[in-house]
Amino acid sequence: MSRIYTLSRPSRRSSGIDYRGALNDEQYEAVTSPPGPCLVIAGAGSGKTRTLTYRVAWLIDQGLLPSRILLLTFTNKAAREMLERVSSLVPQDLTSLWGGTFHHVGHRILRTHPREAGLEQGFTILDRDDAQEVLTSLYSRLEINAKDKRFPRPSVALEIISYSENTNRAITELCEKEFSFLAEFVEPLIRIQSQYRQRKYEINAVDYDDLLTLPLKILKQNPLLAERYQFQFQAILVDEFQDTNAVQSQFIDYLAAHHRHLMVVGDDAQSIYSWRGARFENILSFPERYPDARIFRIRTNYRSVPEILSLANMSIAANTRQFPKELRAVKPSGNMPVLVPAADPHQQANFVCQRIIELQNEGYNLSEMAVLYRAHSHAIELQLELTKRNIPFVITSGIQFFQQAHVKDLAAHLRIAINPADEIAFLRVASLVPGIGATTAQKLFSTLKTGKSWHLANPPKKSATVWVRLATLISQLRQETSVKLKPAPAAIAQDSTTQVELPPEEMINVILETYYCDVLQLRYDNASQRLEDLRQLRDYSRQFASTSEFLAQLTLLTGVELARPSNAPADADTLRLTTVHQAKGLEWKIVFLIHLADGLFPLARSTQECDSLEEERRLFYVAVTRAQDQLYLTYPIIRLSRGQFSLDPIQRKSRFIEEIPHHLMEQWQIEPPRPDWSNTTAAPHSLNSTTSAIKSPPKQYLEDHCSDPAPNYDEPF
DNA sequence: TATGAACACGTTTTT
DNA sequence: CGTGTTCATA
Repeated sequence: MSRIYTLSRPSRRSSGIDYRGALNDEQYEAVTSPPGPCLVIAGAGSGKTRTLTYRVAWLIDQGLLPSRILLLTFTNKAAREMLERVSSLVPQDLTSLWGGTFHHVGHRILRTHPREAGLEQGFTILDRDDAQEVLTSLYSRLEINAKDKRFPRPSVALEIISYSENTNRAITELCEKEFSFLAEFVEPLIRIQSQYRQRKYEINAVDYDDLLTLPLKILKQNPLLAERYQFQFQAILVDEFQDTNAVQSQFIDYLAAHHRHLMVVGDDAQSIYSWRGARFENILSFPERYPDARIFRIRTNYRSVPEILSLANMSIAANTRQFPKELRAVKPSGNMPVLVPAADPHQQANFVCQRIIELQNEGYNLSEMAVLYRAHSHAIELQLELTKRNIPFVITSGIQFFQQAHVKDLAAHLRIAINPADEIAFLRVASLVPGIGATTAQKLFSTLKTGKSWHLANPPKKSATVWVRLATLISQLRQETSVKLKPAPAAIAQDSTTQVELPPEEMINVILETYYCDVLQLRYDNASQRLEDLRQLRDYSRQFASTSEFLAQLTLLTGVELARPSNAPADADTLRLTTVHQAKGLEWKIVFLIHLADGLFPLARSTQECDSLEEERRLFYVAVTRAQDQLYLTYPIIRLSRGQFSLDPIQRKSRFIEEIPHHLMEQWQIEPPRPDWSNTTAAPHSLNSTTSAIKSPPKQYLEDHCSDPAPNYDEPF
């Protein structure tokens, strides 16, 4: 085990990093620890990423080849940032380093050995929508829910199945416990699960979960293959370990089985993904699985002022299921966190905008500020207000670029080209032909499945012309040789499955220019906009060697990352709006946390169970620890009823705020709008009155002292 | 197959 | 109240 450092000499290409000077004692210990299992508990803002990146640099400095390092992260962003930072530290080329999300790494293994997993080359990755479609088609085939309206919808069933896969727990067990409301449907759900599995093989496709479970499975079934990877990865590093689920944890353990050189980094207080199977208990059980593990704790917080940290520490202390630890501040004393009650979401948005402008005048950039919230829907009013005031912002939206119809259409064409079994993609593409609907498309597919040429299938008469165009397009994409050909080299000609594949860029070009642009014109009013999107996508595809790589990237990358080029220029000064989940790992000088009303944050559904309430509290903890200098906590007292008239529109402030001692916050009060500025008829809480508040000058708008008792909105009745 | 009317339902969080 | 889904009909 100790041998790995002697593989090559660190002498010539050493980075010359002064590790002692660049790291504090706690970090230094972890970074320079000898090979072997080790657990790093790193609190928020304690330089977790720094520790990991320096560790990678250290390993490389010790002579480890980048190709023999595996760095697992949860988001693409984290992977990219870490690799960039390592790159800037060491002279070596890092392209051979295996760094990426679990899904990417799983995909890479699967793509290398598809046969072992029962897949064909060119297999499709189903995103959530695709998976749901597969289930829907199963439903109609099984005629399960023809009668019973209460039978879980495909989306719900998918959630259970996914949870079952990720936690390694049987549906039966899940329905007994967490999903007791589904107890009566256990039998059919189990059947659906197995049918779903089988169906995915039939259409040569995998879903997100398979990207983890299948690689693990084929490694376990092929010891020789497993050894290859177990030997290859001389060092494995895992970021955000508290968010790993059962499968991921096994995956890591399995890959690390030979060298046992594994560093996992995490913070149980920041575990916020249990809803998709993450268990922060993985941290707790790590020393049990690796009795010789070294444990490091990094508690010094460089990010936030002590006032913010006190609030964070105090809040998380309310959790019972945790490993207590306090963050130590090193920053000098700064501003107190500010609590701001607002009358309603509009006033709240108003306040945020107003304050942002003031801070800008004080010299802060927009890019140094962020607005965080629990759910995307909480940001609507703010978006309106920001737009109205011309404050540029980027929103890490829940809507994925990939989920837009035209992008999915394009992807579907590509999928058919490389995976003829992809029924989901076929149905989508065929239904774009006028005159062909779900049933006809289904029929067409079953004739094509027998190996028949597209040209010989017989669609309805009125669809014939377009169908011929489509058929021609597909054979062009597949390089079917009927049209034009250079004689293929003998070696290739023998194996009919080995086709010389068109690069993705050319495929897209053909699809767009000869066929799909017409479809766009017919179906969408903003066709040119969408065509422009797709042309950009074509340019983006240039960097991928194969279409399957490109498609995988499209499915595994979040919309945010893909949408960047089409958004405002990257160097523009913009405000960031984001959910707390997506904010994890990021930091800003100034953070606004809005909609802190009980029922919204924590969400009403989470307040029933103790576990989920604690997770909400960890989410709150993550949110407040994003702030470096200033933290604003706001909540609206009434909710603008969007239809839910049965619900009480009056809201309490979040229990997470109640839990925090008063003296840890400063309370600001928004001045009610002056009567002579508002419409005479306007009610106190109406839109009109809040609109008038926009015009109020900043200093009158806000009252900066907490000496005035806040109006007591807590007992409205 | 495509359309409109009736009807239910009410928004987590993401690879 | 607005959106998405289902059902009946041309």
